[in-house]
Amino acid sequence: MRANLPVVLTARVPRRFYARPTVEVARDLLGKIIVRRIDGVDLAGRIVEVEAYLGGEDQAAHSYAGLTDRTRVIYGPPGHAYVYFIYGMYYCLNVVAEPQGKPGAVLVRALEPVAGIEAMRERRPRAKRLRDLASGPGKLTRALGVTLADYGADLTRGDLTVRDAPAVAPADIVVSPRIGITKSADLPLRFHIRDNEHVSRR
DNA sequence: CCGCGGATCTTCT
DNA sequence: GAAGATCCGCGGA
Repeated sequence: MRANLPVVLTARVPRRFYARPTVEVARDLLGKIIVRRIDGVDLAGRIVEVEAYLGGEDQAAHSYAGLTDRTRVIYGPPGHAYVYFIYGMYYCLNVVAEPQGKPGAVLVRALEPVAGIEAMRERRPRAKRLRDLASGPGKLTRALGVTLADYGADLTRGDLTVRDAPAVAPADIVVSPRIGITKSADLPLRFHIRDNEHVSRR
């Protein structure tokens, strides 16, 4: 197998980026690059779809249950990974927002693959087309090899990081209700890049 | 393209 | 005991 092409690694997004209101962090994460280094290979994808899960009255948020073993990282310092296991089969990746002590997280729902695509395909052999590779929260964690071992990982350092990239123009951000939930289902907390092929539902 | 059901197990009620 | 921030393959249009 051919080695993957060189990846241009931009600066890591700094801690202060995450220590803001969850909705702001969610919108501003669009366009940023998630890089996963595995066995010396960089797998990377551009964030094209996210959802915000808030503290307070957001009944869809896992933190609505309060501080438990599962949710404690959501209450911790921002810029860390909240990973959970769902439907007996899949992992979902969130980015913790808000200052420490205040719950808030951003679910990463879809990536546009930009590097290490061959390695991602090996992890997702059933993805026929490129747009099937990471166009869903369970797909992208499988493609990047993200598991509960990444619970609490610091996204500003280590082998799972978020990298700077040009901001997406506000006019190119589409806002809609979140997907796959029943409680607090009408809040406009899903954000995706307009007309992007890699969004989970079009 | 669309809708439906099965897989599979952790977490909270 | 049931629901859940999902995905995939199948059958029909």
